[in-house]
Amino acid sequence: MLRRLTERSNGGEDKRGLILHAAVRVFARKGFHGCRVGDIAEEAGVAHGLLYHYFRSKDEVLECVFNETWADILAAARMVEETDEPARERLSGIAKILLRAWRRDPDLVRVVIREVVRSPELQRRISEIHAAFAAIERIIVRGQEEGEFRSDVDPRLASFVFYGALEEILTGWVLGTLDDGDEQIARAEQTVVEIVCGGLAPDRQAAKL
Amino acid sequence: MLRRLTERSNGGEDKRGLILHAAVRVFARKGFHGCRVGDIAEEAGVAHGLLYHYFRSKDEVLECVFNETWADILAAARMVEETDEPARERLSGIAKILLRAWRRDPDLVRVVIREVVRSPELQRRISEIHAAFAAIERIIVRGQEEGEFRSDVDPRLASFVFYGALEEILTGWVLGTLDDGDEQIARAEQTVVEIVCGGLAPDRQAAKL
Amino acid sequence: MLRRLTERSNGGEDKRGLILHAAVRVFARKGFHGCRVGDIAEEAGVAHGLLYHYFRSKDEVLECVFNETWADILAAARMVEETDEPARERLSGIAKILLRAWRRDPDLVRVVIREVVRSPELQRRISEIHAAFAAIERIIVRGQEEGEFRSDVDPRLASFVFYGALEEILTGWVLGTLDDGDEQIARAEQTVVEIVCGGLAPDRQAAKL
Amino acid sequence: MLRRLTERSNGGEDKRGLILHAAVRVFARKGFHGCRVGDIAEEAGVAHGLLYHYFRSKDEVLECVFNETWADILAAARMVEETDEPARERLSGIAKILLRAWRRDPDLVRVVIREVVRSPELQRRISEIHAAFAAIERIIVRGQEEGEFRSDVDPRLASFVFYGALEEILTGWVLGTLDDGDEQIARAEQTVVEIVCGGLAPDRQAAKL
DNA sequence: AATGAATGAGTTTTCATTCAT
DNA sequence: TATGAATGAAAACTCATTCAT
Repeated sequence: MLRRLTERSNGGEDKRGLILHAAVRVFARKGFHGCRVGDIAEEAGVAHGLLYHYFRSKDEVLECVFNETWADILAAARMVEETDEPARERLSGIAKILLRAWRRDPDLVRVVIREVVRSPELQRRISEIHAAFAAIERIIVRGQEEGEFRSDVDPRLASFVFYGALEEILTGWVLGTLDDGDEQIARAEQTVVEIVCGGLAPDRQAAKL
Repeated sequence: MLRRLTERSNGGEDKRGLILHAAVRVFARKGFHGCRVGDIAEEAGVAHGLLYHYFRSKDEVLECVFNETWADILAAARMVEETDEPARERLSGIAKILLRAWRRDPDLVRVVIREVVRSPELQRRISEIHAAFAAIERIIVRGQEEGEFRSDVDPRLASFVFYGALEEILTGWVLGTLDDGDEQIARAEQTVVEIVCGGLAPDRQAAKL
Repeated sequence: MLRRLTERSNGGEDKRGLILHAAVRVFARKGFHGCRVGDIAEEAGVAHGLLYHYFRSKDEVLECVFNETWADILAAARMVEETDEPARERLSGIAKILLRAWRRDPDLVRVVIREVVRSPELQRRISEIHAAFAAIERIIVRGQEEGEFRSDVDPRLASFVFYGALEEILTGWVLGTLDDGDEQIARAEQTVVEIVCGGLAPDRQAAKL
Repeated sequence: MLRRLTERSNGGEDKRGLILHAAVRVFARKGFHGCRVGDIAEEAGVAHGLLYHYFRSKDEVLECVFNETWADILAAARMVEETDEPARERLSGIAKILLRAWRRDPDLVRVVIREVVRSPELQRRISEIHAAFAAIERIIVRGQEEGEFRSDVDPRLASFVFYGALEEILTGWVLGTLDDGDEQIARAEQTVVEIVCGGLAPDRQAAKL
């Protein structure tokens, strides 16, 4: 229903999708707690009662925004994971997916970053978030097994470094503290991969780590 | 008043501090929007009316939590910045400050991470938040100038990678998805510094970045 | 349309009857105010919109339940009234009609007792409800005139005693606080008639009433 | 808190009692489902929010009206039960208590009769209602044991007859279908006792019951 | 006749904030 | 300082009813 982060928009738009999109825009503008159900309905051009035809509550709307978004991201990440390219290329693929989502639908990323990812209320449902971490971790582990990455680094921690770097850059764009021109986006991708994969490269005298 | 993240607690505890501490615990447990003023007062063992003697509003309580916390972090970061140690050591110092705050007061970190850093309402505070980024960036720039780090990487982006990695690890501890034993904390510090400084090291044939 | 309280069900069942029956079951289970129009429709297996083809409103459904029920009761009561049997036999006939309705359709009785008879909104129907009282009162008056009952008792009050006794027993069955086996039903009939007619018997030294 | 049905009003009136009394008046006038929380607050002359300081919900207000009322009735009934007067006198005492409550506080009786006694929602809490029945039944049983009443009548059914007669008369007054002048009230008491005790008298040839 | 999406007035409830004591 | 009763704006949510299909 949602304009997919990873694919193109699906022209035809039913009411449920209309509401979900409106919600994304409104959440992005005013925040989840800063808007009323009526704001979403107004943005969607429907009566607020209709929202309850499609969703059980305001909370459920946010949850759906997340579910029907992250699933796409995850699927894309899995596809990248299964490639047989070098680990560096696969991490680069993951970075592309996450960072380019910003150019495709900034409001959506804004909402996921600000409202969902750290929400204490939604933490339960979000084991799925960590599936993304798992994918990154698996890529790193395989990179270590195949000698592309040094083995003396905890792959779990490394996945947090990689994912955290990406999320922070998205946050910078969301909050407006980091340039987000097309060129900047491409450069951000390269930089993250360069730094993290550089740091994981094996041919170094690995200090006393 | 708050138990400082960077220093020790100041034994005597006045009512204002009592309320502020209680707020941190309650915000950590239920989130800012998920708790009532009465919850904070109850946790502090005072009547909720008293809260309004010390703070203008519930919002102001959160703001104070942030102010009286982040100021410490910032001061500590500035001290590290002005050292004459190698850039790597200085980044390591920053990592220590942020990550060890977790061991000192997890609830406080939880609140800053979840409620303040990404709050749409507190965007005015962002400049202060990002003073920390500036410190990191300056360390990197100096590292580049002094030949310790490669120069073909945007230092601003690099500071996001470093800070994002640290914040993600804190988040992992906050959400319980990452081990936070004493040993793990020490290792996390090392790993982040190792990866990021490794990735920034100049003696590499720097690909085509 | 409703399964008559006093006669047998009319085999074939149109949609209107389907809805009316469903309403009786739902009202009995959750109360008029405790159910939604959609509950009735669901119980009837139709879309809730259809309800508005047959009834002007939810209120009208309840009113129809009453009308098409009480009319039967009343007609039966009138028939009994016009008999030439002794007053005691005629009261016994009334008791039979009311109490046996319970065995025939408990839900319907439940609804009439709980939702209609005492409803503040349906007070206009009270005249019809109390036509039943009038019938009972007339029987008693005639009993007094013919010497079967003592004359120093207000027949109107006596009719309240008689009707109240019956309704309370029905209520006991409705609420499950009184046994309602077939045998109990027959015995209840006898007991009410016995007590009330006994109390109305003239051959007593009538105290100082 | 409530103006007791069985005792005099307690001059001094706290806010909770104010609200409870206002609720009784409003429920009596418009019915529980026909009034809004705001109506109660307005009648009490307080802000509607205050209602939630003293009660958890609108439902709880009704429940309290009942609890803090019926307890009194029950206590009074128990006192009567323990007397050593003849059973007839004791039943007469019960009748007095119930019927005179009407003169003392008609609104309260109206509410209890219309909203509480038959409410499907409140049935759970109301095992207490039946404590009244039990008291009546015990009086009758003792009357039978002591030869004052005939023994071939089920005392449980007889208690329903007695209580039902009283409730129906109250209902008549509530609905305005029965005169309720002072004289009528006294006469109603006598009539109910006369009929029921007359019907229960042993010196009759008891038919084939 | 039949459906169920759509409407929106109406209601309960919450809760930050005030203020008399 | 300290309390907690009192306020009332604000919001989520319900649900009877309408209506295009």
